[in-house]
Amino acid sequence: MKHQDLHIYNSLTKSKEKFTPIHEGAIGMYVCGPTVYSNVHLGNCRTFLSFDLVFRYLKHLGYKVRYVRNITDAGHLENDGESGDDPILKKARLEQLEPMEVVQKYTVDFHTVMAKFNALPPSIEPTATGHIYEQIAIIEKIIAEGFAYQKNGSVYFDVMKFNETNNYGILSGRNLEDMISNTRELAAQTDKKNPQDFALWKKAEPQHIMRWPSPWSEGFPGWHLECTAMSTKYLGNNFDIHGGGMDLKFPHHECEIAQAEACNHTSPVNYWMHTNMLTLNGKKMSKSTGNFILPNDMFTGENDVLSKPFSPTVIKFFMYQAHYGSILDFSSEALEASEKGYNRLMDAHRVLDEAPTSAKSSIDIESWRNSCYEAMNDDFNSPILIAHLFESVKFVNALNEGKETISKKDLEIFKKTMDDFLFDVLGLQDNASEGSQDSEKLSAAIELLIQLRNQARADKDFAMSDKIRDELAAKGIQLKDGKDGTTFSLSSL
RNA sequence: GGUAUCGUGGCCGAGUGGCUAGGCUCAGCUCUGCAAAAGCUGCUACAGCGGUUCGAAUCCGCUCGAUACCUCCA
Repeated sequence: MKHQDLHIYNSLTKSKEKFTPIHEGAIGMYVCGPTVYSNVHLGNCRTFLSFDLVFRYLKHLGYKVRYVRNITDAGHLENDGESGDDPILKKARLEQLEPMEVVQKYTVDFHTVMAKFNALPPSIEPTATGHIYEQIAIIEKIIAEGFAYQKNGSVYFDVMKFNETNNYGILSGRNLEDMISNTRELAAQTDKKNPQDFALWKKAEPQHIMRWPSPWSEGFPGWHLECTAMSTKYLGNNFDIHGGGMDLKFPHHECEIAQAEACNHTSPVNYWMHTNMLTLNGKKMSKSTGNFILPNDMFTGENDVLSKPFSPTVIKFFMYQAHYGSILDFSSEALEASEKGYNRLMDAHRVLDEAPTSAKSSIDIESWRNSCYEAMNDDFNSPILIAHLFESVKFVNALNEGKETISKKDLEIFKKTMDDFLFDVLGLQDNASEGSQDSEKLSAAIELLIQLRNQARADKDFAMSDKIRDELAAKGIQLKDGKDGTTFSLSSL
């Protein structure tokens, strides 16, 4: 399944470009992972689910993909009680936790949540604290290249110097002169030559818990350095795709480019991809403002925002109905609409197996299939893909009503394409078809009630038949009278 | 203030010069003991103003509005 006409919107050039990997058939992709000092919220998840789609589709096309996504587990914790803004930090202090206990707790939470969303784990998931040595080596190289200076045990990147020979701001469309003239309040960062300079190494204050020895001081690495260290270590000095949330574009990714160019004299990344924000009430979901919702609270329904619980796969389907590059606003109404559409799609997929075949096809399955690929090849346009998948619902119904015909061979292609896109590429799950022993017993019991009700209907004992139907409905079991008999579905109420 | 993105029908959300996006809602119909479910059909919008063009939601300009970044956040 090698399709060569994939196009990706490159944030660096602000245009859609034909994707050509550095090494034919193999792709290196780096995505900035979470800072594990609190639970991942749904906005964080959107980014990782967007890149899960990218990862899955690239693999589906037959590429060998090395997907590296880091865990940021260093440098943020302080023990001084001055900042007081981070409730997790407060909690860690309150419960006398080691910083690494906090890290462990939220790393586990992150993995658990992503597994519920059926996201594939990355190929490599390196941690910042596991790569202190590599980070120090990069700082030494940047100093040797003349793009960094040390002051009082800390090391800073010299943005002005870098800008003389390179272009600082190339990614985010900023230019240094403007930034300097628009500098805000002069903070008490007296160690820096310029406010635009950023720390590569920071000397630890006495109260700072996480600290490592270095040639300059006992301290900790700068915020932006870990990604440069780990991406180049596992993917090389120049690799294919670097992704992350839009909010990391500046300064984080800008600084990554500067560090890598200062160090390796080459642009580190060919295609920059930025996913847009998930908003709640029109505002970005954000840990610091408290405007967010936690995935688990959505699954259970225990929240003030939504009318009912939603399954992880429905939430994912909802997200994929918008393009990753667009802001997506989150609401109960929009989710309910997606859930209904999702159920209709899955219902159609389930009856696809029983579709009657004919000698000839009246529908053009091949061109439908191609349009699915065209959608994904156009910058991973999942909303268009899903629109095409909904066409399959009409196909299936028309086949079952005898209005259209399909050959055995085409039906196989049809089924394969649906399975490929629904489950391999989108990574959805069919909630209803997860049969356990309990649900089989439940089915048997309900089948019996259906028989009793149909007998009552045949006897025109509608009081009895309606009682069975209504009382089951009250328990969240809905009976559906179709042409070929009665089926049922479980709703979450 | 600077940088960037965006403003699409009742709602969500694609589309970047001419061709019905799609989903949900709603209405009508089919089916049904009734209802639900399911299916079919229908509902033609692009913030405002000007410009370019045979033709603009789509390109250009201006106005208004929204969001993000410029400080840790996906």
